[in-house]
Amino acid sequence: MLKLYNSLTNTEEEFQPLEEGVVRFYTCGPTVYDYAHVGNFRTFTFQDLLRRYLRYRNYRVKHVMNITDVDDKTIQNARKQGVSLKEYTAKYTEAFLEDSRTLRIEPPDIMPRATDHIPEMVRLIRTLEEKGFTYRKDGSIYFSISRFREYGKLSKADFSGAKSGARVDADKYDKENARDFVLWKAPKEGEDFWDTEIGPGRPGWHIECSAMSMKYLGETFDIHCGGADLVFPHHENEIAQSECATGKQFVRYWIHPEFLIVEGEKMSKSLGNFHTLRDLLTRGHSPESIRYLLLSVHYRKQLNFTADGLKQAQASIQRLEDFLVRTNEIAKPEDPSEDFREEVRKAREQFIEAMDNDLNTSAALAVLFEFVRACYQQDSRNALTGGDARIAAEFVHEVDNVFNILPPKSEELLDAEISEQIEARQAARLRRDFAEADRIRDGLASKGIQLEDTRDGVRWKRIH
RNA sequence: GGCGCCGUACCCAAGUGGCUAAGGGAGAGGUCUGCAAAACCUCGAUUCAUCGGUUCGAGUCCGAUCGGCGCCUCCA
Repeated sequence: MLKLYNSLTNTEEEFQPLEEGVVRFYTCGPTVYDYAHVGNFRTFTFQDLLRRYLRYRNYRVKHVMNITDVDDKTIQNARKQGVSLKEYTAKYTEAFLEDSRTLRIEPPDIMPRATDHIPEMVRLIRTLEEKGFTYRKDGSIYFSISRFREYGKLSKADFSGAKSGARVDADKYDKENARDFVLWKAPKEGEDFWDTEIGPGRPGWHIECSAMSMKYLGETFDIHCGGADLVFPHHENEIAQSECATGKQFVRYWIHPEFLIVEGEKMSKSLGNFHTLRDLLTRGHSPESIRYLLLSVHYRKQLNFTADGLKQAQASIQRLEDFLVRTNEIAKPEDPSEDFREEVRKAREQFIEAMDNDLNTSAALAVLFEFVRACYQQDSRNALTGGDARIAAEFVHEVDNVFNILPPKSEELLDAEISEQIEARQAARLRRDFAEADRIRDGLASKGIQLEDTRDGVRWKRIH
């Protein structure tokens, strides 16, 4: 039974979707004003893992992720560059999708853009107006939190006494309560706006997620996931808008991955430790090592993202790859032994137990590595049969369907030139011309091809 | 100030009161090898920031102290 930590109740709960076998899943996507950074991708990579694991557990997943393509930053940046909002956000949306592909994050089933859903937002705001949860000021429409008794239930904050806060500059906001938030913003000189039945303007940040999630997933859906910083105010406000409009529970399980820090410090532009995915790739880190590092630490724990961590992640992946090379070497289509079949069954059980426990990825990976070592031990006693090796490799791939950390199968066939060289080296070794043999080996190494002389012949692999 | 998280070996990290404190990296020994590299095997915490307490039993629960961090600003 899958258990997830629900930040609405601050407890681990057994996951039971509203509809048997189907998970309605919404994730807060990027605001496309710049390239996404590793911190963003920790969250997106986790969401990908959750989605894959739900599927592994035989759920059908309907995943919706929004693209925020209108807000202060996108508008400002587009103006600065003198391009249209659409043109500007299209560029970063494309970059985001490309980066996601690099990290092997599956695209959502539906990826709605905020600007394509203005009518839905307007309708939602109208409903809130009709029900008396809003007020207007200078062409903007605000949500009044004092009219929603449960406001603060997600962030566990008590706003009942919070009048116009002393610490907040009340003149800056024409609001009845400093915590009230804007649903619809009056147009500003020279900024994009929409002419609608509730007046000209553009949507506030929070309303898009409410409108789009409910449009595609229904008024109540199963999982809503987003970075820890979104708990307040973003998700708190989504709850307020949605539940006041429908009178129903909005989301059943709220999942919030923690932030990451970089080399022990908060990631920020001023500290110069702000990494986009592109930066990291330029520095020679593999997408797999980044993905591995991001997934290897439990999602609710702060993750310290370091160059050393990436190196260690790469080494861990290498161990798994080497294992697959070995098992492929001896795998045969024959039946595995009954004992070994039992080994795999046990490993699978432990893997599921770890993942069911609120996605304990560290423990799940430990299960995988323990399994690998046990296989090697058996192999070193010459007790791993061809059939055993075959299902061992299958199990590793099964786990990797969830984690997706093993590099895609590279072309198994060597370039003719390379295999020629390997043969030439073998010939040189046979006539004991080791100088020549070593020269060829070094030549291949410089091309990233590493040779391993084993009892069964020469094996090669690409090194990263 | 309010809410919350964390401190486990050289590094990363699991551990949700009870067999000998997972796993990975690094390191040390060994196997293999023309040599080397790689790979594989073996070995690494009498101890869980500190101090008290609860308990038959605590890394795990409670309290205090020290240290690190996050959110409370339209930052994932």
